[in-house]
Amino acid sequence: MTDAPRLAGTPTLEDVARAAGVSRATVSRVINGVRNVDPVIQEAVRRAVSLTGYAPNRAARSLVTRRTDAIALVVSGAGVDPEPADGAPAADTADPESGSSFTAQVFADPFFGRVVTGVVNYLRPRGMHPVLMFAETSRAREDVVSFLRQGSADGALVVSTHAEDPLPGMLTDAGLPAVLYARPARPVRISYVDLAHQDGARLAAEHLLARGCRRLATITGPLDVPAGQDRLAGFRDTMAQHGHPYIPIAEGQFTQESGEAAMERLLAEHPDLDGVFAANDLMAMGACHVLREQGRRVPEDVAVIGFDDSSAASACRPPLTTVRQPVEAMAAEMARLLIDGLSKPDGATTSVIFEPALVVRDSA
Amino acid sequence: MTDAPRLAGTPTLEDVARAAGVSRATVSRVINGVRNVDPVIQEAVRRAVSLTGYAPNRAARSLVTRRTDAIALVVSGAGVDPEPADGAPAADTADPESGSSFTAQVFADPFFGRVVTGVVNYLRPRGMHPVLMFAETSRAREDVVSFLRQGSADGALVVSTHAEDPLPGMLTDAGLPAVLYARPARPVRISYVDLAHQDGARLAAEHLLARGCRRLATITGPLDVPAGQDRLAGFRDTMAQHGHPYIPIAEGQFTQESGEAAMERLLAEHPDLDGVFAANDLMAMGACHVLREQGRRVPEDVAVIGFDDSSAASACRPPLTTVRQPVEAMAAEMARLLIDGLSKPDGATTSVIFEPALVVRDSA
DNA sequence: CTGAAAGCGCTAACAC
DNA sequence: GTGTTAGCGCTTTCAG
Repeated sequence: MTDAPRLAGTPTLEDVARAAGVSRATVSRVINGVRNVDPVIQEAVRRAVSLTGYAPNRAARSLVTRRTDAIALVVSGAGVDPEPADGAPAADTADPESGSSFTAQVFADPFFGRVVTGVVNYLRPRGMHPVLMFAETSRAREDVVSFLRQGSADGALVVSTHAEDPLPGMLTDAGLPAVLYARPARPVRISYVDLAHQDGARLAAEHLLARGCRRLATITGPLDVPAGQDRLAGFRDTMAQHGHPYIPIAEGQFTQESGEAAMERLLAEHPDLDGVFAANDLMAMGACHVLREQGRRVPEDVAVIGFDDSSAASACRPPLTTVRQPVEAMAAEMARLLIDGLSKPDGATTSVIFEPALVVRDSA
Repeated sequence: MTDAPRLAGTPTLEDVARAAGVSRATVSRVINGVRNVDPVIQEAVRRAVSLTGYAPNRAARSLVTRRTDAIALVVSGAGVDPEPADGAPAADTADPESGSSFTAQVFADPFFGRVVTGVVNYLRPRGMHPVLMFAETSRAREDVVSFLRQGSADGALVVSTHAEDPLPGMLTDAGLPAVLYARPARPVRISYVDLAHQDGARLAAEHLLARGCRRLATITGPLDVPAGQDRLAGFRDTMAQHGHPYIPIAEGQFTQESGEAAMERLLAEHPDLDGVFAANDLMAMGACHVLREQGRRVPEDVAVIGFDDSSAASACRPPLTTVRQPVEAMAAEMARLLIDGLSKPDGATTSVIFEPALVVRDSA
């Protein structure tokens, strides 16, 4: 305390080593928990660490280990490019309202929060962290790729919200480690986790039939994405097997508004229906609203069943009967696949499919 | 192409320099846009860059610049510690359901998505990225501090959800750059952005009065946080000024469920009320549900006004009249304060207060 | 305007 | 079991 040299900035390994009377290598070993270090020295080092207030420099470590312990959590969008014509200067002053529709929309669906929860729960105990990225324009996609190429993150976890998303292909082409949430619309050699959507839709169909509904309809998700297609196929197939070869459908976009519009169309053409399967909870909520506005009771007059079991499902009135998608577990598995894959020689891809479950509440 | 040496891994500055026939320093200059480089050479370097497919290594750069271009976006919670007793091994297998209540809850409120939107809009054009962190336990808070101390991020943007949050103090004590969303419950020397909550509550009060409501009540937010206190104070003061010194209140927790419960309590004690100010939209929605269930029409029998103007406000039935909080702009400003502060000598703190605005829809 | 050289702080062989 | 040493890839004085 008397003649401790005024350290320039934050203490380094060197400072700790000096304080403990050992070499940098030894300090490094105890900090990284490498065995073969005398317990007595370990203790001395630990004391020196807390004495100096040492914190390892992540950049220096990354430089040699080639690991950052960060992963990119990217929400990827459509292929459309609402950017200004080429040559325009990069927008510097971020207009807080415009250009934000994508991110705003992403979080409007409780789905994404569940993905984050699952990912963080897996990453955190491992000392890793997610960097949030949105890839809704080609520019943004390039950013994701260069972010990873610069070694800013060890790999990417991508949740794609639209079909024809070029990002998964870009990632594999660049040889970057990545795992998707949901099978890509176009085949790409990449690992992913997904849900057995058709099984879920079957569960919904059978429940509706079992409770006595006979004039059924479905509000589908966007039909260009596998989840939308599969949920429709599963519902239709099951209905056909039970003697209902023709089922009225109205396509939605997984948003509450689109669910309302779809329900209105359905009701206009089929005023007598008594059961509706919506391909997600948000649309099911929209359907319930419209139904009530038009004087139908849910579930007495029309039964409604959703999909996902999002937080909105239990919160809304009436609480939604729905098909549960274990999003948190799927997201954690996605993280696991990525992390495990980092240590293995690249090339192999793995996919894990989860099974849905019916959750019966009040709407059907 | 004939005798190009097989490059071990990804190309480095050295490789580009060789390909362009210049020194590393020169390549570095053109890549970083430092002036004083011959245009001809610049062009040659650029060609070499794309020829080699070079991408600068972020860790190496950070090591010398002491900047990561990453910022921690942390959602901070209460001071409670639901951790196992000391000595228990760190939970390695992340249970996807448990321990997730905090993150799940965070995203249930559309508020957080708006914060992310604002932050990302500001960061992105500047080549910076947010690392998502949750600080709901003391362990998690320590992690945030060490993350920053290791230089993994240049600073922190913190959104605190509860009073008595020790994180802001920990950050300033450690001399780490940080900016808060909302004034801390206890005074801490730190920059923040906030809303003029009292003005917002006044807007709500005056609107209710103007539409003829005379038997008013309010569902408050948690009364240990400034936002909850201020919205109540603003409402009460305005009411008092207009001859309503006594206003029934019921405390909520900013969640829909708590709003429902509060509304039930209010109705039980004051069955004749004709206007309710809820301190946020989620609670206002809960109130509307309860009101309708009990046979009251909104707004004919009871007018309801919310706060925030979250996405839920316009989506719900009836669409909510509410007080708009410009969350995206506030979040962007928070990011700006942090980034600007990084280059300045530390010490100075700045706070920016935003003004709310009334948004009239159908519920009042 | 460009090149040479000195590190940034850490890990990982490799000796002892 | 511990120390020595050589870089990881980049930026940045400092000469020229």
